Amino acid sequence: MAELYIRVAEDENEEPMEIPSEDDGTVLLSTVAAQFPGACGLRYRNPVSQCMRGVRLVEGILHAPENDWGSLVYVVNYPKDNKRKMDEMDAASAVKMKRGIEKTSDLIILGLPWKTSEQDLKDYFATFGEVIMVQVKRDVKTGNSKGFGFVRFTEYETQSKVISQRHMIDGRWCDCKLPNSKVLEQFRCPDEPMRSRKIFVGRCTEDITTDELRQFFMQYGEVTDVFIPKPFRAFAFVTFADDQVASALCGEDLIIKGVSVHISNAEPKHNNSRQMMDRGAGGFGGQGYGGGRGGIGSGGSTGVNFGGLSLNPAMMAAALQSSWGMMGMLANQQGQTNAAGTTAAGQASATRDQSQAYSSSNTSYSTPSSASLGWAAGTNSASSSGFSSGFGTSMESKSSGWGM
DNA sequence: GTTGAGCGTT
Repeated sequence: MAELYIRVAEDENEEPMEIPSEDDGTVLLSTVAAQFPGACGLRYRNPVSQCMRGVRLVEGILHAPENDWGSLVYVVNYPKDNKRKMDEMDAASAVKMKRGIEKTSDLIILGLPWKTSEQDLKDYFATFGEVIMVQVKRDVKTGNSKGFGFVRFTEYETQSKVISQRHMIDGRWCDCKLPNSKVLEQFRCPDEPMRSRKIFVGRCTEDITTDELRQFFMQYGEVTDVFIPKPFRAFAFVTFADDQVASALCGEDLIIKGVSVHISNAEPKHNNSRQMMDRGAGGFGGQGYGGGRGGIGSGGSTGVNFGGLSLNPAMMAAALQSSWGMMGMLANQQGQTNAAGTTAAGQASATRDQSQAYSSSNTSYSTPSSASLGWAAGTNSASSSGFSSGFGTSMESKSSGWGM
């Protein structure tokens, strides 16, 4: 294809600059950003509707509308424009927003047959909705499946449906749930900005290059540095010009070249769970659940405070062990209505009841060690500390399982 | 070549 240039300007009325396209007719966002630093995308005025239209951007690559850039003038989008358009919403609100009910996340699939391949998973889960990522975890040496994997859907409704039932895959019953890593993460305090402009990109594969990372992350804001440790260690660091961008990305699972990478703070030392707890659960207050402010950690002791309901590390651990996971305790999920019109709490209840039907009678949530961790006290304090009815319902429906 | 509760990266 002959070398092609498209016309790009900062504003519709500004004089456009010609920007070269690639051989396949696409335009790299990095090419645009080379002339317009900080650019995160392009838009143009649709001659028919007279409305502004966004140009498709996939992993740092801009695609021509209708496969032809034509002679239109494309206008540069900047991240800051988006922020302004978000009404009065500040960056902290945006972070909270992204924790909303519509966020999908990777789901762990437990109990897979050894023979099940990624293609098998894709074929199976595609019957529920659009799948954007599947993985089968394998032994690096033998390549054998470890019997579990991950799946990610486009739609939150699909995710809810998949979590709510068991799955017969290649002749075995499998469970899909939020991975523990994801559940624990809900304790991150969205109000507390990270000072760092650097993010940690975990679960990288070796074929993801520095350039590709830069291309990809440019869509969120100006990237000032990308670092991949050598030899390969399955992670990378990306630094943005704006720490708000870094902060907003933390906790996200992003798909780069089909790989689900995980974004987190660039400088946590080990001891993750403790660190997260010490940061408190202020996010719950920020999201409108309960009146409690700040974690217990801020007062010198350890643990997490859900609007008066305190959770010590042992209880956290118990929650992680139980088949309820943190879900049963997280006000974060309560009261949110899904497509079926049931609450997340009710849905969790249904899941648990199902699992009881096929699991052994002595599952972890009813072991003496769990029951002795003071849940009764927690339940009582919940009713007198401003918890909404949704959470109370959740606790009640759970009580039988906890031997109360 | 085996297995069957778990948990992906610092």
